[in-house]
Amino acid sequence: MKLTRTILKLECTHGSTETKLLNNMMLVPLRANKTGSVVSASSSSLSGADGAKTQCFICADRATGKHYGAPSCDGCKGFFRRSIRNNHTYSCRFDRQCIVDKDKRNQCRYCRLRKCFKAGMRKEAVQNERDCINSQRAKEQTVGTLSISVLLQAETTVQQFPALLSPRSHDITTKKTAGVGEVFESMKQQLLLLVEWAKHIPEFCSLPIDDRVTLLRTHSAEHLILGVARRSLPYNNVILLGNDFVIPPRGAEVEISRVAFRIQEELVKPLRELVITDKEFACLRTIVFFAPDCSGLKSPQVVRHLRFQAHLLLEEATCEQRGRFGELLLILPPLQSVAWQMVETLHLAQLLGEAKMDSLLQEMLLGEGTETGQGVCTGNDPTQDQQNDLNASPATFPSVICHASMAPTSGFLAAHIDWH
Amino acid sequence: MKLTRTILKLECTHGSTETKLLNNMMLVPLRANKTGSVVSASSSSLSGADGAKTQCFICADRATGKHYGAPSCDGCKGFFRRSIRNNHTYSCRFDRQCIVDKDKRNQCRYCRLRKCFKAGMRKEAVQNERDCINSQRAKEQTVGTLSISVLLQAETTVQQFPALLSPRSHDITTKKTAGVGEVFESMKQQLLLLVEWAKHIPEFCSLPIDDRVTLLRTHSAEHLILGVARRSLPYNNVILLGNDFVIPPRGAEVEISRVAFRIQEELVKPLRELVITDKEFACLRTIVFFAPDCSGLKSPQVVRHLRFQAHLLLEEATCEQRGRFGELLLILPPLQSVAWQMVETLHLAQLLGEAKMDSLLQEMLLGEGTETGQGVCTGNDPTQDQQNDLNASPATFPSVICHASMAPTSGFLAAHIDWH
DNA sequence: CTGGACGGGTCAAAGGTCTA
DNA sequence: CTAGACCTTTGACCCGTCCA
Repeated sequence: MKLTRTILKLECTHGSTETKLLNNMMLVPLRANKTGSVVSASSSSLSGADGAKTQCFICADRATGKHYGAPSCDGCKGFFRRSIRNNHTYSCRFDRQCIVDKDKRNQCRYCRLRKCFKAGMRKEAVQNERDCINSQRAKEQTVGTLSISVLLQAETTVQQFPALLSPRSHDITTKKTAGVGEVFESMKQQLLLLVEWAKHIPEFCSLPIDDRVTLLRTHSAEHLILGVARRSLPYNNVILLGNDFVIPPRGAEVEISRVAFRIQEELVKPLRELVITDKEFACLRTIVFFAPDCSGLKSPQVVRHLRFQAHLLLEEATCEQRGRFGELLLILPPLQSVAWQMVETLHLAQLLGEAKMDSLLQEMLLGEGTETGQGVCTGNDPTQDQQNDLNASPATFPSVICHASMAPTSGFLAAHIDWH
Repeated sequence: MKLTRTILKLECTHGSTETKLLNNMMLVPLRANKTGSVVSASSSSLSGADGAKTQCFICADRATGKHYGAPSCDGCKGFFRRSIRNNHTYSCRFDRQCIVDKDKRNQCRYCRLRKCFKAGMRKEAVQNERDCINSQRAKEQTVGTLSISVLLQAETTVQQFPALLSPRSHDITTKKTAGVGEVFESMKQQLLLLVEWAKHIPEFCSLPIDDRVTLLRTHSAEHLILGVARRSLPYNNVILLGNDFVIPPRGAEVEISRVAFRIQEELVKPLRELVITDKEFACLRTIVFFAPDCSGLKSPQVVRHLRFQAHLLLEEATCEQRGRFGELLLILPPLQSVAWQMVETLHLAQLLGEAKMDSLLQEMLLGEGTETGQGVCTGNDPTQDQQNDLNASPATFPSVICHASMAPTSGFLAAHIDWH
């Protein structure tokens, strides 16, 4: 940006003489910037008629306009500002009658400053220090250790993967309706991408393996829903899967349609209304991911802190636009709700033998393929021993709860994470 | 350093009258408010009527009207437009907590822009360059009618009721452990109080009756949990019910203990750590209450707006403490989760004939005693007809979902609300 | 039809940057 | 560190359109 401007400016400077002429002829006051093509040292040659106004009242150098109340050159302008800002006190080594002109103006600061005042400069016109213009300090927006750029990069990875697999047409009407098989296929794809996503977060990688598995599993359903909701933002009433199949408002299987409808109503619509940005979405995913509750985590405090950082980043990303941050966070309860309904549906389908699920899906979404259930939520549950008898009967006890009750150690998932 | 400079400068501001003279004599144009020592010439227009309303919401300078959604001065107006137009990204050199007032507004552009958003400016109101002649008058989002004082008053009612019934001793150890009967008794008490609470909110009372019933029922479980968590804040590992019974960490029935444990871990502990205030709690309850999702509401937009107002109030109540607002909102997902687990537990107990529940409890918590289930979430569900076949079999389909699927019209609850 | 509100634009004069 | 040439940002002021 800045570079571009500079280049433009350099390219345009040939026109400055012409402009200068125009300025002089039409008495256009100093212009300068906007396009950068006009050089500010314009009204110089107009010494004859209006010479007084274009001369520096302090040193008789060419003035660049009025500054702090007196027509003055850039040198005296800067000198006055620095003197006032830094509250300098000078003293004259001679007689306080030094000549201040273009050549000798730097020989006595005391007399120069005095002449500034005499010429009409007012210290009140000097303002407080401002913000740095050069914002490209590359002041990496980092909260604690999580940085927005890492999250954005992770996000791109997740987003671009499927695009590489299948070049999409943007016409939603030509896409095929997903059956159960395609839904499962897409889910599996997305879950693998979730693992890839997580690997992009260094803070995740330095967690103990059990916690990594736990995090990946605990909210995998929410990630699927969140991802599909986002992918479907541009489309009306149609859910677009990662493998380019769609779920239309009607015509899909009942259970699928029900979940799809809720995704539309409770997630896509609000998100669309908010016009969620990439940054915001990246933060939201991270907040969902680092949920410290209910997962039997070994280091819940670390996870809690990561979520805290992520939510500060989200806050930042929303620029505190009135109410926006809250609206985004309030997406999470319905997200959780829809995700659970999806898991319930899957579980039921599984129980009724209606669908054959991949082992990855079973492990991540249903929490199966693990050792026997081991208590809820946190590792140090004092009532844990009492609970096993209930958890041991998943057929009668709702799977929502069983799902959150599994011990983390497992094969497939752990193997997928481990080689990182 | 910076502070020193400012202080030093303030010390130097004598001689303003002299300056004014100078201004007049030298025909320096009145530039007004920078230093405040020069009176603006144009103060004629709107100054008389409302001194308070003509203040810039961002920097407290004199406002020139509403710009981009917020009463603001010309400076903040221009700043916002430039920032949006040029897609500027600022960063704060400090802690993102810079003071933005008339004097210091130029010292941190990040914090100034942030405050613009916070004051209600919307980037959509900035038009694209100079082409869109369309007069999409940005409709005013009036920051609504909900007031914190009303919420606080409603809260006191709910809190004080049980205190009147039983003068408490503060010694937690002398209280009796609750059995299933006492838990149910307390629940019923609290649910009736919830109705009372809601009646204190005028905006609730002017909703259609069906929506009132729906709101009361949909999140009744969350209200119970939220209330009990708050009541238990002072105690360690003990849950205090509204009827003065307790649920100790051990020794209660298994199902009760499990929920109690999660309440402790996921709600009481975080809330205690935050030291939640009365205002914040009142707002949180209201946010939970006015959940626009998943309830078959007739006027979801009104409810959504009420929740929006409540969350703005919460934001205000947190006094901008870094991250506090987010932490409070992130209480909601675990609250929902625990509430559902409780409902599941109740449902199971009901199915197994282990507990005889009051009809109010059944209606509000389990969603029973109503007409047949009528589809999920929203009234205009296109797949609604397809869904009934699944919802009609609550015995096999998890009750979590059934619970959220009930139609609002019912007897007991409606009767309780109606005479208001 | 008129005046206030609120979009847009302008540009003098603030500010900051950066090399010598 | 200061000087000063050079570039950006600020905000007071003005214009045009819409609508009550």
